[in-house]
Amino acid sequence: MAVRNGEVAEIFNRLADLLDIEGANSFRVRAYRNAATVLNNLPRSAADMIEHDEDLAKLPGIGKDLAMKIREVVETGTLVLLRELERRTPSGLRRMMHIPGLGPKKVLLLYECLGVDSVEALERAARTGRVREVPGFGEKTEKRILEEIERRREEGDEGRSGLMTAEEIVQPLLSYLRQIPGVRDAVAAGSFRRRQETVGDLDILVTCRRSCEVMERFAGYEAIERVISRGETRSTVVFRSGIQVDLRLIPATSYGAALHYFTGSRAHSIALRKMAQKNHLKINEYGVFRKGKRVAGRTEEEIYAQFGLPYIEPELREDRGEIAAAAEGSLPRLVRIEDIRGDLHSHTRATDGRASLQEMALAARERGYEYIAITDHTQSVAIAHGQDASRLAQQIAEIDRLNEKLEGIVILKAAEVDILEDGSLDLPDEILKELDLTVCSIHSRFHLPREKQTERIIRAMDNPYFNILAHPTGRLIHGRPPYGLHMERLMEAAVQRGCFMELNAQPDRLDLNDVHCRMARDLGLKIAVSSDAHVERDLDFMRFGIGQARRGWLEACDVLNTRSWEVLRKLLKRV
DNA sequence: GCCGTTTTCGGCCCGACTGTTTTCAGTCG
Repeated sequence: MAVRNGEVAEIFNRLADLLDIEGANSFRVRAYRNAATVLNNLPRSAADMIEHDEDLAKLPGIGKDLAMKIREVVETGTLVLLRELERRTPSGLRRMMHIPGLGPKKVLLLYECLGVDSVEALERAARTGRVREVPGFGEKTEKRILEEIERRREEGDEGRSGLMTAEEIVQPLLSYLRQIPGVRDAVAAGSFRRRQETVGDLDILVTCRRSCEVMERFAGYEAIERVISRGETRSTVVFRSGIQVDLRLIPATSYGAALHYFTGSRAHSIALRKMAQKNHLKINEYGVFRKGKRVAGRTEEEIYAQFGLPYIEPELREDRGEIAAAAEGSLPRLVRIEDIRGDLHSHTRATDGRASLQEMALAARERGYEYIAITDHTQSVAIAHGQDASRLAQQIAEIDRLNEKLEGIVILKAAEVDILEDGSLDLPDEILKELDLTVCSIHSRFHLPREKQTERIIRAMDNPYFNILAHPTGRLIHGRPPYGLHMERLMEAAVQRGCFMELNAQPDRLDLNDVHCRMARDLGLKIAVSSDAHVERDLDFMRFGIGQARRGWLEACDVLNTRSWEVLRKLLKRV
């Protein structure tokens, strides 16, 4: 069974944590963490690369040693070094380190002084007042530790919020901040601005015209549960929803520099900072400096210009080659929501949706779309009241009637056709051929071996009425891991057959992920960004999908539904 | 542990804030 990149990355992260606790050279620790990130961002499977005799040491941040360690994990599933470290250092210390405020030094101190080797033991020690006795600790730290343990228990250890949850917090907060007298700008930076699929905490930047009371007023915002820290220029609070929010007050002259710095990603910032060093520049959240003199800072464009680079969109700032692409003028012109001309995946009351055909069509028209595909489930998905051939035929007739009547929107006759275990489609070709398109997907037998699952889908693609593979990995962001698939092989098969894949824009799916989108682009596979709407307002999920598509470097031409129906119709035609 | 238009050795991103400290280490982002 091939080891996934994520598993290797997880092992490296564990190794890094343990080395950190042992007090290993911090740059060595960083090298492992860095390698984990590289692996997570890698569009190809490291196991496959090894199989094809490719040199992993050519990857950035991977040298001879790490290449050998990756090989070891791929071949044995683990690392001798990791097992040695785990023998020396209780693995519970790692979990303790994930409590905010506790780093490697403090965790080790607790272990040495109190013998505390797990979060549970730490909680007992804190409750009995022994933590405060340890040098460097005090009453406040002890209390804080207990609060954090409690909070994590309540949140089920998740810690990261979906983008939609984050949006629901950010929008009202920004409105609140903007109406404070003296406030000029209030914006969200961080992973939220980069449209990462989940957000750990929120970074809000504020600029003021004159001295204003923004820190005081922020601390009094009604949704705040407690204040973690409060300084002149930075405050950290926790909202009742559990999300942490950092507010930073910055001078207008540094707006661009601060926005850049706090948008990150960290990897992107570091890459730029290294570039600065080479050019005898210094970059921080206040600006770009040459010989102590500020040469840029007011806008992000200004910052990049100092490095001879064009503006780089936030979604690209992950140190996945965007700086090199910017330098050589080959940055993608990322797809925008305005480019979208229709939605290719939506449901109605006929199955598990909550609106009628006409309501969905009108809602699509309101959003400026030219077309909307109605893709209700097919018979096997009984839980969603899936349609058999005769119900689908009725729906087709109804769509024909509506299309006669409605102006300014075309309803596409479609279905979300279930892919059965043997790779056949859930409805006979005689009815499928009446449709404008199909989206096909898996709703059962998620746990087939990787090989079989891949074959199952490729077999389904052999059917000439297969158009778009919907939510290709089946993952749910806070609920279900992706099923095992050979994504590269699947994408190649799709290209060969004239099939496409979907980027499902549901905020808890966002399936494909950004790395897979990039892979699709590189393989020349076009992607449908689709809302999978079950009610009118779900059509607006499109914005999450566009964010993800942009993170995957997709341009308008890479996205299927930026095309008119006339053009699209020809692309979909296989027989 | 990685890396090299100053280097195969000696660097490796840096500023704010906290708590427990009498001047700063640790943590975080």
